[in-house]
Amino acid sequence: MKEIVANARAPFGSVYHFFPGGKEQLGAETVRRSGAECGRLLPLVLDAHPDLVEAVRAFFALAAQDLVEANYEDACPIATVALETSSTSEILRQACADVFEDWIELGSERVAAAGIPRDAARNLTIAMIAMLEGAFVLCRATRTTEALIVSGQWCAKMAEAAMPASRRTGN
Amino acid sequence: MKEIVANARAPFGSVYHFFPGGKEQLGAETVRRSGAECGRLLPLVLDAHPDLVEAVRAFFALAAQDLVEANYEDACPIATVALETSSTSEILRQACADVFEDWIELGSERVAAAGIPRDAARNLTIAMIAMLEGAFVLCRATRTTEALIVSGQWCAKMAEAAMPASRRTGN
DNA sequence: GTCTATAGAAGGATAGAC
DNA sequence: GTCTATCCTTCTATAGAC
Repeated sequence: MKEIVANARAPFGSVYHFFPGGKEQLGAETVRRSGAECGRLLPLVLDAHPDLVEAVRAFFALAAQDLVEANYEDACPIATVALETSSTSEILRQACADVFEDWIELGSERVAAAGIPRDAARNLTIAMIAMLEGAFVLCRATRTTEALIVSGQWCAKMAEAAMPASRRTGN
Repeated sequence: MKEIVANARAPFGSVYHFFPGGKEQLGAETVRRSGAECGRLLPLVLDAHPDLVEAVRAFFALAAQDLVEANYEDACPIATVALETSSTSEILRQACADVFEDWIELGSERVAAAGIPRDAARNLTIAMIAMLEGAFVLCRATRTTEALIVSGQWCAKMAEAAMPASRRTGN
């Protein structure tokens, strides 16, 4: 907390003026805010690639590139908090859960727009988010991008398989 | 540390007698030990199901069941440590990396035994571990098993797709 | 070689001056 | 309503008695 306040060049007491709930409230709001920020990345990448399979490939490639550029220090800002706090703080757990549900909803919409039925779209999106999050864990631990590369390839295949035959481009 | 020592009914100083490296060393050895323990679960489940696709299904179903029984409090003992410490402790990061590499190697052997070429076996195993780890993150945050269920279905499909046509059982 | 008692730092939170 | 100074707790680690 002291580090955060110093970094913000604010007096220490201000934290408790603006965040009466203290550390937990500040954490929860940070999760929601950075979660929404990450969520905005999704349409950004997807809209640049009209083909869903290409978009998935691009997304994982970008994730791998960002991870290396961040020296393997920053990946998903939510996952760490989710694992650390889900059993000890209902407020923080709920914030993480809401962010994940938003991402699933956001992704599902785009996936469905590619011609995949609503339920299948949700399932595909959940699987891709799970694979992305898990790959981040493996990559940060090993300091390699192998898991992200491999995961991207599989997710592209999954997207391909979920597409209705009529809309496949053969990527 | 105090909690651990108290739980072990040991005097506090003993920690630093047996683990001169303090918290970091104790953590690293815990990661390696519980990682190996989890690793032993893999052959246990896989050997009970001679068909790889069935084994994958069983593994995810078991993971979901265990998670619910643990009230969503315990999932993977390595992932949390990996995310929390990879940027701040080289010793702990390396311990997590070694565990993950062991799991990949262990899994690859079994997958390869189902008739999948060595490289494809490694890629499939990495993808499945990533999806499992990511699903744990989502499930613990949402306190639902949806992500694990969905991930299990996709991993079964992935295993199916990776099998040589001659060995497919049509599961 | 085992353990107790405590050091020394960092943690989060608050009281009360302005 | 803003901020400073400080409180109390908790943390990891160690010194030194036995």
